Amino acid sequence: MSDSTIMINKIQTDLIKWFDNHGRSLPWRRTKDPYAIWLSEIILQQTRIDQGLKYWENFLREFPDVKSLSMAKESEILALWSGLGYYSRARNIYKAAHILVSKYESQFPKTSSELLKIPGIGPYTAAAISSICFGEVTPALDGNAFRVYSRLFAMSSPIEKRSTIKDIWTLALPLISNKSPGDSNQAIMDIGSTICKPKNPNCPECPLEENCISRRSGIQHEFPVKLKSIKIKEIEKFYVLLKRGEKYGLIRRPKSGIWGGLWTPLELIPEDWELAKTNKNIDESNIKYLKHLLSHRKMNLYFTYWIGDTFPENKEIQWFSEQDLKRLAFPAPIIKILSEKSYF
DNA sequence: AAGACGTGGAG
DNA sequence: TCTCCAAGTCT
Repeated sequence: MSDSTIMINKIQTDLIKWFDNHGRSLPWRRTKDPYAIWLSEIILQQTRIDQGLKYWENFLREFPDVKSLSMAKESEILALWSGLGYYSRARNIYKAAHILVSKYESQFPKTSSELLKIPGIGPYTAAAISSICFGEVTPALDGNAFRVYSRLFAMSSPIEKRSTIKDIWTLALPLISNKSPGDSNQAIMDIGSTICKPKNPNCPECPLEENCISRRSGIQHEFPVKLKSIKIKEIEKFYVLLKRGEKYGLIRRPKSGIWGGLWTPLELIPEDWELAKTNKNIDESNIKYLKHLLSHRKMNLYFTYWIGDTFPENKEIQWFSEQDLKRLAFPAPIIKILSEKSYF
């Protein structure tokens, strides 16, 4: 056995050992059911565990398997997803459930290359599911893993580049245990979230410390190398809540774009908002303001009631009673403003 | 391939 | 209050 093989074997066993002793205890780690794992992986995309946990429990309770999920209406899935964000994930699990039932006999494919064909499953999720559920030896590279590996290998090229990602994948592959690849991947992710954090990594606690190339030079904080900085644009949106008797008028947003498929009050373009003010259709002294941050945008949201019986011309408006609203999917800021400001 | 797509917690 | 960003994917 060569020296490098011995070292790689040691890293493998160190990782597994660390995972057994220090890995996080999470509910979806108590099962190997690919459906439950899949759901957790989709929910946790760009989402913190604290935030996603409740949703995972709700989904598993309402829809315990692929078949029950495939029988749900898209609106039901969206409503259950309401408040979690990145709603294409909800629309995609709806599509995915149908594909799994019709083309895969309700079974999850066992390889990452096959999983990749399913809507909402990208390179990370495919590798996570195949390694955890089916023992495929492949690195699952999420944000945590990229950070850990970029420090471990002191990757000087920017993390956004395709070649860098490919290099990390190749370097990471030998570190994945053939016996329990899922544990290897989850060990790396746990190290990334609890030790090898973006700021102030706790290197003395890390099982990889002695093998970490950037740590040897004390430059671990310089990785991962990133190209771009985020620039925030500001936009304004204007909403008027329509009320007719005991019913509220709402609009269903188009499937694509922000908050796709969700419900909001009527959204006015700035010109119509100004016009409505001129015509005294909105009460200027009673406009609620809410700031909402998106990944690359700052949204300034303005809300008010519509005054008068003549509503803006819009064929999309649908009317709901207060009871109906519970089954509808709303974006988080809409939920916030409607409940906190006690519109309903 | 660069930009769109949410949200709430941390510092 | 403000900035950053977390278990990514899609177009």
